[in-house]
Amino acid sequence: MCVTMTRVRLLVFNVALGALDYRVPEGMLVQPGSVVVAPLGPRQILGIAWEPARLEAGEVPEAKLRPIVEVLPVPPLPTALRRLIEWTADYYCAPMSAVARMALASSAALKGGGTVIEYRLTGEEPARLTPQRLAALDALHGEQATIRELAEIAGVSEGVLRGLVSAGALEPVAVDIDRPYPKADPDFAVPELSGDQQLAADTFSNAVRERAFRPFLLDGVTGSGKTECYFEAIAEALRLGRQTLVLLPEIALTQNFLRRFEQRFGVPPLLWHSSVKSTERRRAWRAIVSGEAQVVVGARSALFLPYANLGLIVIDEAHEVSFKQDDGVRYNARDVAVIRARFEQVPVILASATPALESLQLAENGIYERIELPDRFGGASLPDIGIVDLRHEPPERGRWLAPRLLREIEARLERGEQSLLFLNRRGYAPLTLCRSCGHRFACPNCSAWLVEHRFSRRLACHHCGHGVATPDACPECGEKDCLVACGPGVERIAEEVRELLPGARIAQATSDTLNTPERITEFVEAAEQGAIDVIVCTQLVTKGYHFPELTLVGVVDADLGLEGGDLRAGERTYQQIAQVAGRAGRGDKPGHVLIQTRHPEAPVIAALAAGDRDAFYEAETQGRREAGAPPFGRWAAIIVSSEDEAEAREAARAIGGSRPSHPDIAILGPAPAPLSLLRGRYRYRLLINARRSAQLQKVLRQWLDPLQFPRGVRVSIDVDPYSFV
DNA sequence: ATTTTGGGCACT
DNA sequence: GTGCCCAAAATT
Repeated sequence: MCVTMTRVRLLVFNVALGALDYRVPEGMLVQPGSVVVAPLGPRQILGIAWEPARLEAGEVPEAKLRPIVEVLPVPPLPTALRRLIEWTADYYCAPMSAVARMALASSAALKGGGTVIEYRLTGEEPARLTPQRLAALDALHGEQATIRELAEIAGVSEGVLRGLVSAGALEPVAVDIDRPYPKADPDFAVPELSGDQQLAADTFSNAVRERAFRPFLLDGVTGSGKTECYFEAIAEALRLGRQTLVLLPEIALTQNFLRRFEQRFGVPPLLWHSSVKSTERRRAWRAIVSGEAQVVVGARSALFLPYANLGLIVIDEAHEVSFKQDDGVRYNARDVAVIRARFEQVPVILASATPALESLQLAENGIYERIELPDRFGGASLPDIGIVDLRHEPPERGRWLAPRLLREIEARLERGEQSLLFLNRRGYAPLTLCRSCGHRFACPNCSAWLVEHRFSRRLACHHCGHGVATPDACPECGEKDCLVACGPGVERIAEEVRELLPGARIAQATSDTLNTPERITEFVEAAEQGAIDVIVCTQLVTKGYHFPELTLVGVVDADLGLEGGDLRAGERTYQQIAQVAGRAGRGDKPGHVLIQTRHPEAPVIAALAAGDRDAFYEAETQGRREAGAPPFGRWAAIIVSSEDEAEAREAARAIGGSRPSHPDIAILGPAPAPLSLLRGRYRYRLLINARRSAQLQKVLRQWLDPLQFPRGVRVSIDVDPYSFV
């Protein structure tokens, strides 16, 4: 498409401005989607050419237009992506520029090819060895990155590293940012598939060849081999020279995924997530835009990248709540991925063993094609599930594991098999108080208790990152050795196992202990080789792993997730426990699951115990229907926050005071949010419940757009909220 | 968001 | 008149 434009409407960046018109200078080629630099006041800003503009009544007159400065040397953003950005901004009531920003990712990548200078250790010792230099030399072993990134890794200032460069301990390396990636081979190692798997794989491959929008729900029990099925679809896309995007919910899963991918295709895929270093990010972005990147595996932020030739989208663990972004643009990558597939006219596969109710409903209604894998691969059986009623079989005083669960772990120890204990709570104890005066340790920035981390001897807030060293004495009354830990976290469960079953080799698997790819790999290898007897973990390790000797899963507190009245609490609990239960008995030995609970009669727990997934979904469907909750009705939240409590309250009241009246929409609040203080900001919240037929976004915009607030007040809209704090 | 402008006010 | 602070307006 070659449009000669003299006047162009730009989506401008880093501003809360909408679209601005500019003049295209003679001889400059600007196409829809071109990334350009334009003047704004005294500065130059980045913009995306959105559409040709015409001089119409009420528009800015021609004479006032300023000329575009330059067109950046990157291909224009494709039409499908521009439509996606518009759709996302509209649906989630977010500014277009904030959505578009996610497509560009790094401004450095826009400046064209070239080289960057990275540094690595030479192995030479500098003449003077200061403590900082020593720390840097220690931390940077095997690393190669820019000075900035190395400083981050080593925890020293950039100055220290520049010193090391002069001293000859660090050497510069020029790296070509556009150097090619090795090519994946679709036929590198074609696996043996079961009948069901082959059927699914063929359906997907056909859809890839058709190149039409077809959404699939790949619904298979844990261990049924969903990944192998969609790998065949990726292979087909590779053969056709088209790109695939695979979305994963957590970085912790990628190590395992990368390994399996490399085994299948001979090379690793491109990685995209927030901790990919800037150089690598830039290289990946340019490969994605040019079409050279074949398969991109990433977190939700990979969704808005400008793929040149997309042929397939896969969303693995599609039920995961972490696909919902809860800061900045509050979008759900699962839902937007389906919309992107529609705009791009490509198939999209949502894979899960425990699909979200919304996805199941779409499958029931025939909008998604449902592909089922009802059996575990290789004839392994699903674990049997038992209940420990804590009211009848309580743990000893000050303990958290019931005698029966302990005996089962002991039996596994004797047989040389593995056990896994699941508790979705990091740290040692969620609350610490003073025995003498009753003082409770709370976060100064959030309405939350500080969580004790005994291993690092700190009290930390899990919301804002505030932390203090655990004191010896109570800061309130000055009494010594009077602090009591209340409630269990994974550290405390690990301690209990250590004390009651001495000799057991215990590994804690949480984001605190497995915080680098190396540590994850190390843990997984140890677990696979049977060098660990008991794994104590949070949700970090509940999916994607295959430990053949793991035959017992203990759920320490099944009721934990049900507290708090969250709309999706039941579903989330079901998914979490079903996922972690799925770790048991994946080899040739059968698996056993014990769920500790005080509410065995709760529908979620009863359905898990009976192994009756359909019963759970039916009950949940009924409950949602009656509550007007998704997928039968829709929710939105308006969150008002300010560092000033009164200012936030006043703004929330002003919003509440101008509420529209609409037969299809109910508005609750304003009320203080459950987390009424978060990162130093006081928060008020309104909840909007709408019928599906209501034009929710339109109503929200007409309601909020005319309102004005003081400087310190932030008003954010959360459409389809997942977090109700 | 950032920068410019302009009014009000105290001070010289 | 000048300098300073703050709010409002403009940015194409």
